[in-house]
Amino acid sequence: MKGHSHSHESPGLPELTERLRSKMRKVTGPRQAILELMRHHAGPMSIKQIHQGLTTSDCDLATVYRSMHLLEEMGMVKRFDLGDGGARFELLAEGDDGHHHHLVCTRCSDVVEIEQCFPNELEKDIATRNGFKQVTHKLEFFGICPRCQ
Amino acid sequence: MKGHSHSHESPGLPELTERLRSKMRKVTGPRQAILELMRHHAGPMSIKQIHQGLTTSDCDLATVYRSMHLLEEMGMVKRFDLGDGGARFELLAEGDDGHHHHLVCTRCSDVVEIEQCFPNELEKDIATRNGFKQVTHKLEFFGICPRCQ
DNA sequence: CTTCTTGCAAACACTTTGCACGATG
DNA sequence: CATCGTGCAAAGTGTTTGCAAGAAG
Repeated sequence: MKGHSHSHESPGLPELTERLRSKMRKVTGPRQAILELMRHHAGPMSIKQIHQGLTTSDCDLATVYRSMHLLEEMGMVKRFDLGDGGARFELLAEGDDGHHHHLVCTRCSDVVEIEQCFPNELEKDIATRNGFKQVTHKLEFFGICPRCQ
Repeated sequence: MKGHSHSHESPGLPELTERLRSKMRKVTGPRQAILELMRHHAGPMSIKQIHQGLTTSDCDLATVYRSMHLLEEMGMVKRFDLGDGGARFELLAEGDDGHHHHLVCTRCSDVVEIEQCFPNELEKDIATRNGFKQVTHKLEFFGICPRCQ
């Protein structure tokens, strides 16, 4: 087994609902369904994917949006912006801040998770040179995947 | 005077309109006004900024959108996505592909142009490891600027 | 005079919000 | 049973498009 530093062993559903309860959030049908769905899906999911992925789509679109906000705020999912207008979300393991990047095929939209990150010293350099504090970055790669070439 | 490798000597208006004419595009009032406005503005501009910046806003919003598409397609401006939902544009000098990044203050939205870029060897490494071709990246930095700290 | 552009209004995609009903703790 | 969450419908952004009138070449 190669690298894959993080994720890909999704947390169990009981653990996830426990995280909700511990922060005084109610464990409802839609929330369980969304978590269960994301547990079984590798890679970032769009709101539409999530909504349609819910069996018999038994949850309003607005509720999906509200749930994703809640989960993001609680640090249970991470939001990504892959450049098309539309957020993506990935489920996070407890304690994981989810900072990583993606390589997106511009033809078929296939997404690969990337382990490389922007070099830390370079980022520090950028921060100090410009007098900024608490500097982070958003970074995504785009190209043409093997199958689409 | 420090580094500032590119831009910041904006092309003259005649040169810009000539670029339009050379590609059989008409030199109209709105287009001239937009180019003239961008010539005098450093850093990325939002559509709203551009629209409002036009004197007596003598140009429809839809025309601004259409013009920015045209200019982008012609390689005269570059589109940036700074993470809030709303495109930004920078005027390009002839031949400049405009690839660079920004450091954005998360408090006041002030934008600094950054000369550092994602290391090329690392990007090539990412490309070959995943079998992708024509790989590029989008990269923006966020932090708190000196004045806002 | 032909073709490209514009203004206007309508349409779109994505996301947020008000409110009364319903479910959870 | 108090509070929080949901569905529904309406409203908000940012952006695109159809169409007839107008301007550039």
